[in-house]
Amino acid sequence: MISQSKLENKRERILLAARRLFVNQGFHSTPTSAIAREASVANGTLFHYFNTKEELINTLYKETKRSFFTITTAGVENEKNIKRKVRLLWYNTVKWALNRPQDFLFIQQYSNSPFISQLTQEDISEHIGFYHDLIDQGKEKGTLKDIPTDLMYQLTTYQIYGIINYLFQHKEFQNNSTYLSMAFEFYWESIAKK
Amino acid sequence: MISQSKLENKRERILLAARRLFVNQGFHSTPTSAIAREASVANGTLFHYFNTKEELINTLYKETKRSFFTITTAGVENEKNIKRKVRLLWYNTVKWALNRPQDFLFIQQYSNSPFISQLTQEDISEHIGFYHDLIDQGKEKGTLKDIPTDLMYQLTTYQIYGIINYLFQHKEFQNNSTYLSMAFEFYWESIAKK
DNA sequence: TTCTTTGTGGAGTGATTAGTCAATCTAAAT
DNA sequence: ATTTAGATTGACTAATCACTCCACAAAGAA
Repeated sequence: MISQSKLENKRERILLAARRLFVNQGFHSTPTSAIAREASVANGTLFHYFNTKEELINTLYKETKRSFFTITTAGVENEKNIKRKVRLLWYNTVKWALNRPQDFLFIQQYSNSPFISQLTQEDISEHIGFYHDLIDQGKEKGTLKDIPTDLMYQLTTYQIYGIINYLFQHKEFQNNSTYLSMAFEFYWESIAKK
Repeated sequence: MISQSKLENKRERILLAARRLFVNQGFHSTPTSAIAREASVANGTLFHYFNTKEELINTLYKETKRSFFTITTAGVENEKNIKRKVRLLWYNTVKWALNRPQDFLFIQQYSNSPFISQLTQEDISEHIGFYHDLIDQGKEKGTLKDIPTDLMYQLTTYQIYGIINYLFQHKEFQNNSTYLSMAFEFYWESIAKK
């Protein structure tokens, strides 16, 4: 029991340390030795938990992505109409990124790196259905614009990335509800049928 | 004369080879030796033109960015009204990315890497004024929505990234003018005042 | 206790890398 | 023809890295 928790503790510490360093320096210029040092763990211990550096990176990505999905979709199903669903999803996503900037930056960095393995592609398509279903619902009800589902998905995803990156640069607006509300309305108007 | 062009030729070949490899493998897993080989040039020659690998990367970024700016803003000033200006800018940008996917991917990869130096930040702000001015004009005339200029800039930039990535994945639409037109109208509606 | 499994450490290794350097080549200028 | 300056080469080096290996510790099972 105790050893079990200590164990998890080290594994967790390695993952946290890795993310911290990856975000600041990138994958390839972060040596495994630095990760071990940052996690206060011996070099060999790192390779006890992860067979290769790549496995460490992929694990980190998968766990981060799963956590993202769980947090941002929480409660969305319970909302009454499409706009409320979309709003909650939007706010959840923005808040998630603001609360865990390291996670957001890591995912963004990872998805834009040529590093991505097949594993990742599968992983992405695992969650994507949720968004597609939501968009399809909105189109059926005539609430959302009638453009191809996957195009709308892509455009809205990037638009949220845009607002998040903006808020990273303008910390003064991060807790400004008027501002966030304006940003959401801009978002909503761009996808809602007039 | 001849030697001059041969000279430029090698420098150019190194840059092209570097971009090709960077896009496929990333900066750090592309050794300078591989770049030299790909460019059919000796290892030492690479370091004759670029003092360090980092200098090579930054040069590549700056030249790509400059070319991007020149091409995409061509003719925009001559258009009569805001919508026409925005439309030309939008089409120029999309076409630029479709014609030179390597350039687009390289820029995207570079801007999302933690690699970015101060140099880059300066470089970005060099061109950014153009877009801000255009947005400000649009807001003054009441054509564009009245949201903060830099927010609108950020959101629209990301939205264009979104459509470009979409077109990369759906090659069948790349030359479909109806489709492109629809995508632009979606874009325009999201920023135009109703 | 004794055995077995699992965790932990850190020195060590072979491979790889960015960058150097001295020698040679090219071509234009005097 | 001679000189000069830059271009080009590729072998070389010092450093760094991912990963291995083996000794030892911890703790539960027998």
